[in-house]
Amino acid sequence: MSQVAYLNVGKREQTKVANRQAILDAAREVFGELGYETATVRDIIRRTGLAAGTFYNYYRSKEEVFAALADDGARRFGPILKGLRGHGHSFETFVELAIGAYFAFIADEHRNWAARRPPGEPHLHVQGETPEMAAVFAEVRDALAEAVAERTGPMADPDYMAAACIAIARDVGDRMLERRPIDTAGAAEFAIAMILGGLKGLPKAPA
Amino acid sequence: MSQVAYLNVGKREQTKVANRQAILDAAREVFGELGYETATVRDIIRRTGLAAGTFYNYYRSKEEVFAALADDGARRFGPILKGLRGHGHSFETFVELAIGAYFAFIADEHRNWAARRPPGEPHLHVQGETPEMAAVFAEVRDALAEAVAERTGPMADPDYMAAACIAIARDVGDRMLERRPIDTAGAAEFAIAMILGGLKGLPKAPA
Amino acid sequence: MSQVAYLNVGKREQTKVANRQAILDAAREVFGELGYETATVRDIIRRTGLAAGTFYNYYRSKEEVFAALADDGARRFGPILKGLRGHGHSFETFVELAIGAYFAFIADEHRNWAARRPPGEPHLHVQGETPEMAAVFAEVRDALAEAVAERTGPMADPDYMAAACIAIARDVGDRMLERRPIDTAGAAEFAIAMILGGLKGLPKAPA
Amino acid sequence: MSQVAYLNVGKREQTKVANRQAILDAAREVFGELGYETATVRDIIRRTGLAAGTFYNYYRSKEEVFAALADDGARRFGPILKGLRGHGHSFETFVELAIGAYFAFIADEHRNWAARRPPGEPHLHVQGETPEMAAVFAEVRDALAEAVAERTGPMADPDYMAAACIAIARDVGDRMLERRPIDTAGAAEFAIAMILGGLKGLPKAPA
DNA sequence: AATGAATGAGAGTTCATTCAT
DNA sequence: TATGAATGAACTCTCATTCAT
Repeated sequence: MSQVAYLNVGKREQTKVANRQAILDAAREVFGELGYETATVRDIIRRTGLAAGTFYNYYRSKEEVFAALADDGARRFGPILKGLRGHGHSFETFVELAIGAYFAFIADEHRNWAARRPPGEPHLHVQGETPEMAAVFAEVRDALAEAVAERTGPMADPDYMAAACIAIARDVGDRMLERRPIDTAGAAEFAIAMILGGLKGLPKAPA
Repeated sequence: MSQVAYLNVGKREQTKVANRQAILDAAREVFGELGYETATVRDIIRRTGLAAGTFYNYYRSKEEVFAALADDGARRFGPILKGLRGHGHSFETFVELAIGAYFAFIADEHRNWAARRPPGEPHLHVQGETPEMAAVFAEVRDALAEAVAERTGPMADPDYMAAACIAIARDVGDRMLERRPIDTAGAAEFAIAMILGGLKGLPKAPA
Repeated sequence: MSQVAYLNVGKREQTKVANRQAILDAAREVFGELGYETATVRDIIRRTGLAAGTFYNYYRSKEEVFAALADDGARRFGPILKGLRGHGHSFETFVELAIGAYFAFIADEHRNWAARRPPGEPHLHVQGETPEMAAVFAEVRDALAEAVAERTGPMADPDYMAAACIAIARDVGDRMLERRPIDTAGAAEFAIAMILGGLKGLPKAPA
Repeated sequence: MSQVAYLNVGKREQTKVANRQAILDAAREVFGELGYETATVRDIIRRTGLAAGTFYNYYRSKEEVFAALADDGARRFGPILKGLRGHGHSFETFVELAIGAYFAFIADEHRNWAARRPPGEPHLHVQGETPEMAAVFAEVRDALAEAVAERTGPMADPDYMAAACIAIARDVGDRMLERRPIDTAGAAEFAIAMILGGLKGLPKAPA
């Protein structure tokens, strides 16, 4: 009908895209606030203003929308990390760039993250439960394993190393996000120093 | 009721203590196996052989029994950590002893931990979900903050430092528990090296 | 506590039995009125006045309560039929007694049957959907197969024969139950004549 | 809209007819495979390739399309039966021809019938659930009632007689369709013998 | 204090039907 | 008229919690 059909995506198409995004956004918020287990599909759709059944026009289950979010996170952070690999960076430089990128990434993501925890829930250090976080783990581990394999880094157990680096980045990142103002540079600097040099590499107390 | 109540703890008392402990033990197992969210009060009481209602004579909710477990963990690990403080240890020695104690502790606790994860659940790095773990975090943080305050340690942000150290210990500990055989000494050695010296403090790749 | 505990089943026990029976009765009515597919667990429990969850204290699913009803029917009609077998009755006598027993049985059961059909549903001849009916089919078939095997009856295909006999008994029984007054003797007489002698065995129209 | 609407049924008309038939065909298949209750409107439209909403341009509900199918069946089988009436056939001949026609009819219809039943469902004798079957019942009953009225048949209750004859034809027909190969002639022969002569009219076991 | 059946809110999910396009 | 996404009531079933015994 329309003479510009090739350009006109149509209102229906627009709402579809918008709804899909609305569900994704709501899911990100809800998972962040409540955690995967506690979050319900109803929590998600309630936040979109859509009807209960509409959720299932887009995602087949709670698990599927979670997976979609993880994909989304991986899609956006993964390339950043991949871009750092194999460019002849020294190991230190690679860690600096990666951590910097990570902290910038989570700061940017932060508006979608958990700030508030529900009152009844015991306060656990259940960090990393956001789907984006889950997705980046594999990337970081791979990058570190590669560095080890290429002998550009230390020769310790790559799985332990990846676990330790990710753990530092994640938990320091979490603390960073809880503070006001959010000091990305300071947190990244600390995390880099800690990852590369440990406690002994941190600035000493003056004699 | 009892005519010798003034001396006799009585069968009732014994039962009360035994039941309370039975619930606590069952809860530890169940939280370890299923995680806090997935675990149900029914799972816990089923394992005790007690009746459903009896649970509520001892704990008002799932949350409360979780808190009780956390207290229990703190009660047992806390003194170990406290025993290390203020004994004139150098900062390095303190970290070594604390990490060693921690890895021994979790290895000992391990039989109560998660081996199996529910099948449908996305595999996340939801470390530290056992209540004992939750409890030791505060202790570790306090010890580190104290070391900073006493100027025996580095002068960085104590909250970040505690977060980083705990994160390393926890995540490396998790990996350790997933391996067979469980190599407490090796994992502790890695964690200590990483905490104190970072990646650069780890053994280098041979030239 | 009670001095007559050996006699006293206790109020709890009474309500349990009463509730189980209430659910069974409600299920019989609901299956009769709506059919197995249309009937919902909610329809059943709504009729008992119990809470939704209570149903699941007694039966694990709609299917299980259906099976329990079928067992109930089989338990009551099965012995009647079995009592007729192997007693040296002639084949005719066996059929007469069996059909007589069947019509008496369904007339007795009738107060639990469908009288009303929901308005929206297309009126189909979906007879035999009550669980008791489902249960007796197997019995009747076995009895007929046995008669064939023992050469006391005709030598046609036993499965077809059973199907035909059951079909007649069931459908004529259904019509009988729809009439007022319910004429068990007349219907049984017709069914017996039809089963044994077919249309040609029925009373002829006077010349 | 069309300038030649006065002569041309038009694409729209053709589409309308074709769609209506497509829905009818799909519904026949689906009802046959799943049964009336289990079948959903979505099952039907999915099979047509049409959009969900289009269904409601042709039929107001699942019930209505079912009724339309019944009409369709009656429209095709009814004339066959009517053609047999009032042609001076003897009663036996009439039964033979009618049953023969019926068995040929259902064998022909068979590709649209139930072969598969959903797994969880209790196995019931829910014969006659196809709409065509529902429709022919009335015809058969009328034919038999007429035979009685004309005194060409037995003088028993016509409603009971019709019920019995239909029941035999239907259930034996169902069994026939479950066997491989489908033996229309054998089943029809059995049904005719059973309807006319009952069990005693069937071939005797050899002495 | 122990029991365990009853409760009912709420979980995920389905589906007949509506209605803007 | 065809479309197909949106709707929301209703479904089966779970489970923390209560309370009569």
